[in-house]
Amino acid sequence: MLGTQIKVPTKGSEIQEIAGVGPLYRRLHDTLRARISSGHYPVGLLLPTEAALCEEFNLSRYTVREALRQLTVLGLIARRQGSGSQVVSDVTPVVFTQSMRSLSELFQYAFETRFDIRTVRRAAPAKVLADLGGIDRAIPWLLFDGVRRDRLSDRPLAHARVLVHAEFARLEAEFRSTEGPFYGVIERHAGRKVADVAQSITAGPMAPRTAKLLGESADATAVQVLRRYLDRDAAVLLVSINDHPANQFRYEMHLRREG
Amino acid sequence: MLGTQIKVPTKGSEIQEIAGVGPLYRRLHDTLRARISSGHYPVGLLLPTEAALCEEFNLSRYTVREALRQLTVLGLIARRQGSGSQVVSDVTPVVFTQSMRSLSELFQYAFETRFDIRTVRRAAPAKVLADLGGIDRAIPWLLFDGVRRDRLSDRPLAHARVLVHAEFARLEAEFRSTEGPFYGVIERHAGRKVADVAQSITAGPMAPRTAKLLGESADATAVQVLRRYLDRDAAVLLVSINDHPANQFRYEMHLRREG
DNA sequence: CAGTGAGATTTGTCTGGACAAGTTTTGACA
DNA sequence: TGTCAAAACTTGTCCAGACAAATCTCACTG
Repeated sequence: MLGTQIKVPTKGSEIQEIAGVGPLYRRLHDTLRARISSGHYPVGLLLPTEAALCEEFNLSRYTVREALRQLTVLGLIARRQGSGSQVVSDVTPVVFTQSMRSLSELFQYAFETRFDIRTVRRAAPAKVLADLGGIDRAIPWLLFDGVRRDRLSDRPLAHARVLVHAEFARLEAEFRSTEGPFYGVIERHAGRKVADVAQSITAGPMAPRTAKLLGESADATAVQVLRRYLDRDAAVLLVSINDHPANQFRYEMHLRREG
Repeated sequence: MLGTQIKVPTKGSEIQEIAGVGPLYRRLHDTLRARISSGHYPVGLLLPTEAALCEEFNLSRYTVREALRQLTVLGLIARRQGSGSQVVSDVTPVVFTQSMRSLSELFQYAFETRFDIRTVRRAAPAKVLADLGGIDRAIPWLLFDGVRRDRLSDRPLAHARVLVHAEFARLEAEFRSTEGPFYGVIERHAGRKVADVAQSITAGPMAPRTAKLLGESADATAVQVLRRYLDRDAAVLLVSINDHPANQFRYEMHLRREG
């Protein structure tokens, strides 16, 4: 196949327990992902075959395939019929790199950063926002304005604004104190689920106020990541706007063959 | 469920043939996607249930679910256990919006645009490129430099550079004349398959030469989309660099709950 | 009319299986 | 040693089924 390619040895005869809670395929995905990150399955080499994984973890082929599919979507492995599943990347985080592909990654991102809230006020959404749809300008939304910082280093990452729909204004205290994502507050306290996040990335001159907040020069460039959190009726529950300094921002993702 | 929600009526008693070639699930996905685009399944309403689709198209539930999963990944529908599959978007193209999620979408994009090649020469890749990995600077790559234009309006969209690995330099004529993506030339004429595209988006000041090419002012901002096309051994087959005027560029995608 | 619980409905998870398609390995032969 | 075909291996497609979990509907009660 790949010249000197050697298949990573597996303990095929030992049944591995799958730790954690939630669907089996996700837990297997987590296990395999951890093994990739730790170098147990080195980049460039093959994962165990589906059959071997079925045996090792005593799971059906469907479950194994679903776990592998998720690793594929994440860009960690590439699968080839007749060949096997090759590790093409391990999750090596770059400086500040965004690569959101799913809601759960947004969830994780919120925990890795801190929203330093500076002001909270009622505000009508800008017209440009309303034109995106699902946003009623007639009622004032709750606007949180501040700086999103790296949780470890406290370095400013972005000028962050979050507009929360007025029906959740009563949750202001919870928004202020949450360590996780705002949408999590809505889901926990208001019983509204986020079904979809529409994300848009644009670039342009950085606003003077943003430059001042982030310690950037007056002629800096900003990359704006705008996210609308939609519920199942496509109603917008909240909007987040993050302006990042362009010189510290890159957005990466892997494109895959479909399927 | 959704208040006055009405399920779209289906002809459950008529078996529909699935047109096209390729896997059944993809063809069903194409059929359903066309129905969504045409308004047959309006945004906000429900698709037929899995069971109804199985009956209508005489397919297994697995096949139907796979087709629906793909629609979900595309952001066209949202699925809810116990509820059904709701159309949340139809494919309404915005101005110039990039939203590449897979290789096949890159394929389509190449057909919707035209690469106006200005110069072709041998060049060593920039160090910054080589540092991304998989790129051998010791040998000169074939550099195509030009403008990517909208195929219909001929409007300039981006300053485009494509670096092709030296082993494909013999295909220069094919690259010049292809209507499709460069990677398609490699796949057809050199038997090398693209397994992965690593994409990175950054923003910054636009280079003077790019500004001149695109008719932009000297202080314009550029959004750079850099793509490395990797084969299954993670060797870089080609690199494309597109510098877009920031004021005409947005990158959109939908983030989903995993699964 | 509003609230509650049971039953029906719908999607999600997971098992087993079969066959197809693509890749790799092996063995035979020149 | 190189080439080619067959066999073995591995993933892809697709079927059938069962049970769980979430949602919706309907009937009953206060």
